[in-house]
Amino acid sequence: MRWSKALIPTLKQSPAEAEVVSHKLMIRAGMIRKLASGIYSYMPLCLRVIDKVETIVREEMDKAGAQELLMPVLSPSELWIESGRWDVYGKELMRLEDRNEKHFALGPTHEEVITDIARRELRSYKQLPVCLYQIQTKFRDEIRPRFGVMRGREFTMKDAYSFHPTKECLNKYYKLMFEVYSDIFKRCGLKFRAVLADCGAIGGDETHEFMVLASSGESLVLSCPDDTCGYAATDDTAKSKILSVEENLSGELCEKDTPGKKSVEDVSAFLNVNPFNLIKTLVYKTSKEPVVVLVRGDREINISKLKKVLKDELVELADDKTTTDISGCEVGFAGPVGLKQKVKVIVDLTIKNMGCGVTGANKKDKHYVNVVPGKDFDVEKYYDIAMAKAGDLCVKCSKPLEEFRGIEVGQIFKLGAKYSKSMDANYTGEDGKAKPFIMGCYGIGITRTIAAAIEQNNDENGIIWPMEIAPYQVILIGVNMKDTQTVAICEELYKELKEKSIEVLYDDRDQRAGFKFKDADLIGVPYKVVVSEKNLKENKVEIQERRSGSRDFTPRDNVINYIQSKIYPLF
RNA sequence: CGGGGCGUAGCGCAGUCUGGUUAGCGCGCAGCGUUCGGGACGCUGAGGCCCCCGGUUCGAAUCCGGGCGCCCCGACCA
Repeated sequence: MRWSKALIPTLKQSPAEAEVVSHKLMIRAGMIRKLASGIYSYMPLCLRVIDKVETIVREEMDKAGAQELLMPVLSPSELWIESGRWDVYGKELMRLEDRNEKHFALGPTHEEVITDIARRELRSYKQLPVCLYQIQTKFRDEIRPRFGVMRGREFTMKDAYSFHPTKECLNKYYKLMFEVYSDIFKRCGLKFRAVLADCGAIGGDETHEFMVLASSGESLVLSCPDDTCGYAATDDTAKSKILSVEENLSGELCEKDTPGKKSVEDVSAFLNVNPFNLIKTLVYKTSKEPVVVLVRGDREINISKLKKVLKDELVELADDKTTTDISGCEVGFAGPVGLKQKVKVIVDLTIKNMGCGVTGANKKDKHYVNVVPGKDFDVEKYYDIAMAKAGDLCVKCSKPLEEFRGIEVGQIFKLGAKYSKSMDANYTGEDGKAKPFIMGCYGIGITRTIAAAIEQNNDENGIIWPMEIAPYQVILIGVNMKDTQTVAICEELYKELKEKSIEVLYDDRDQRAGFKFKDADLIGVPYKVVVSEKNLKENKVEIQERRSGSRDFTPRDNVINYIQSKIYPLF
């Protein structure tokens, strides 16, 4: 491609809206342009990178015996109602109506559609296992789109679904997909880590997220520092041994005035006790009646764990009215002793060894001191519903956990029979009986992977593409396009590079050299081939490496060899 | 959905508080000339529904009301 004919609208300044480096660079490099919040056009340069990543994904998926298909973006509400997710998925599901007022969803993921295909087309255990995948535009009405294509409302995703006769078969395939994913992200040049994660609205048993390590990442991961232990999990999944505290309170239960003191910080400061001596009382709404949840004052509730304990997906913090109805007083003074309404109380493990603690008294401006769990209020069972933190001890090996930030670029799930059961998708087994499919599903955010690659590969001058996903492998720059010899040699090299199937962007614009170098750095092409009058006098051409900035000079006739040795170092 | 901010040329912004020349600046764009190895310079020029609708006023980018869009923080999220 000749740059003079290419639409690569680079920018010196990045628009004010861009926060993270990948977003800024994707705009500045002319890769993306915003159409609406969280919705972007992929410009030609970006599309080349998307094609590269998709190719890697296809090659590796096909290696694992998966087959590509393409399902509709639009799916009827019936399917979602059948699986139960029409309600569970919530506002994130983009919904629309046709002219007959029939409801549809724009697919955020395709378990329902693929399960429908499976129940129609897969009949016998002899056809299993089978894995089907697609690369397609997905829609999620994100609560807050941000960071460019990192969290968009419309994005490209590879989603794969496998069908098995048994759990063992699924487990085997899950392991295979784990390897496939590792290979894919390695080929994309990413530093990543696979971590245990929460199943969320998709459901299922075991699941791993593939995290690209980046300080700008939206996900927080807790991991064991010991590589041989290897425990790592997202913050909403992580289990940990939370240290019990030494400094317990003791004494008789009594009521204290705490005027206007509602938060843990305020109450602990006012009563001159530690936050970990408080018992925090929160009210949550569920799909049925509200529940009260207790956790130690220095800890946060992990809503994912709470959902599992309650076996309910529709759990959220209650509004003020619900809270006051239950406690009988204004928000901030609720406690487990003397609640106005009798409701289920879920108590976190951190409360177990507390001795006594400070709780709200269910009266305005009052707290109880020296409340004893199990004595002053009933505890039927202790649950692990607290958020793990760095410093907590690893559940496997008891070393203190560390935390890091990551960008979730892929996730693999063991769905089990969740969808096949709810949607009545069965095959006939060897014994002639109908059995539900055991399913797995496997996603990769294609466009998010690209943003993650930029987060990990950039410097002050711009993007530094890993070779396998670079939009072009080399950029050919003529230093002075008014020099006829420079232009002649450039034209020759351009032709030769193309003949050797090397992906070359020829910057034939009549611009000053510095201008072209800056643009080349910005769009991140791994190698520059620089043709100048000066070097041509010695019959030499300069080759620069983007990542290291190193410069090398090679005879004009050796340029192709040189570049090939860099692009295909193994040969 | 709650809190905060913004909307003026393709991009980045000033002007708005305190209404009043022809609405400005930098970058970019077009033409001419000089320059030519790390985002050059000079001259000339094009480009505006000042987010939209309504109101106040002799007069509104500016004040008032309503709406829309975008960004940030929070709750939330394969």
